[in-house]
Amino acid sequence: MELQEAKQQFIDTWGALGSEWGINKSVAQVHALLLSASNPMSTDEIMEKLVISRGNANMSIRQLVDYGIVYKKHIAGDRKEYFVAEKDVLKWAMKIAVMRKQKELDPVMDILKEISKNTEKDKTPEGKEFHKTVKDIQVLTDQLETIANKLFNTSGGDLLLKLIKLMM
Amino acid sequence: MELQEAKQQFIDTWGALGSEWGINKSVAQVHALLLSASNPMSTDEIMEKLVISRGNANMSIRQLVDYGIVYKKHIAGDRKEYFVAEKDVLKWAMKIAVMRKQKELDPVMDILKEISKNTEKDKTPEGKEFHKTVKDIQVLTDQLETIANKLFNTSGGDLLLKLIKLMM
DNA sequence: TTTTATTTTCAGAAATTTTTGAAAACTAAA
DNA sequence: TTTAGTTTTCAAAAATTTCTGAAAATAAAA
Repeated sequence: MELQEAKQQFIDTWGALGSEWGINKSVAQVHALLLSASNPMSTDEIMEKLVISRGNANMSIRQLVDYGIVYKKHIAGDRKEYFVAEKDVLKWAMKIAVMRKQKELDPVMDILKEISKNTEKDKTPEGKEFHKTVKDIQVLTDQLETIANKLFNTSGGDLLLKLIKLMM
Repeated sequence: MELQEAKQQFIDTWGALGSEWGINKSVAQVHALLLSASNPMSTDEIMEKLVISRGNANMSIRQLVDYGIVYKKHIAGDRKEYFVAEKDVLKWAMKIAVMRKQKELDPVMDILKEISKNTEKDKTPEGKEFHKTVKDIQVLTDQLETIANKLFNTSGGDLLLKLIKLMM
């Protein structure tokens, strides 16, 4: 397989996966393109490679920069801005996970907590059953969150490996 | 807060969360409705409560049944089919996770594996760098999968708690 | 069998999301 | 300044996804 062909497949696959998980296809493709690039790329190069409009390219890049998984890179004597992807997989995977948790999961958990509180005093069988359902979701989420925090907030890159051995 | 109001908020919140994560809003709402119901519900009741069409209700229910997180329930002397949600949170959360992994993640990982193999022999700096990027994603994914399998394939419901203590 | 209740299907409509592209807003050099 | 290169914005168009509703299929009762 030709290298360029392999890179293209990586970009396409990544874009499709993003779509299925609620990440814009263009955003995922720009990310994949920068991940597979050896050099910083300008907006024009990204537009050309992915065959997308300037507006789309600009917005997608900005989102990735906001996520903190793509960096701006200044090249001396050039007025254009260039972009580079964070290549440390654990680093960017963590950032995406933390960002989505904060933005999408945390508000939901807050509401569930509120619902749980507001149904706590309901003594009807129906009320008690519903309260338990909501409470159970909360407890499981809290536990998973605790585990995720442990995994992520420890700096060591081989934490996962250690954990796997620990669990054997 | 009125119990019915709390349930409605649960349904709305769950539907919105689903949308953000690539799960159809109606599907997520039907799931939430059944989770919050004390009794089995018929298609007509679901249509009425969520104000959705018969086609939509039917398809959403079927998808949940296919996922294995909603069960059909026969009521003697009644021709209608009724539906109940799996109430054990760990059970349904696991089923959703396993299903999405198989359907959406595994095929992507297979392709990445193939890309990785096909770029292995490329000795150019560009080829080596790209190969490493893909390989790194694979390794991290494999590690996370191993951990998830350990968490999920052990039957004990308090495994998470044990693990949390273990990691302290 | 025929009738009646219920479920499933799916083409088209509606809603939502994504993308475009050109104008406006910047920014740095001349 | 003014000019030229670059980035940002956003209304409208396009693409995609979701939903509807009525007809077809299925299944149980008469």
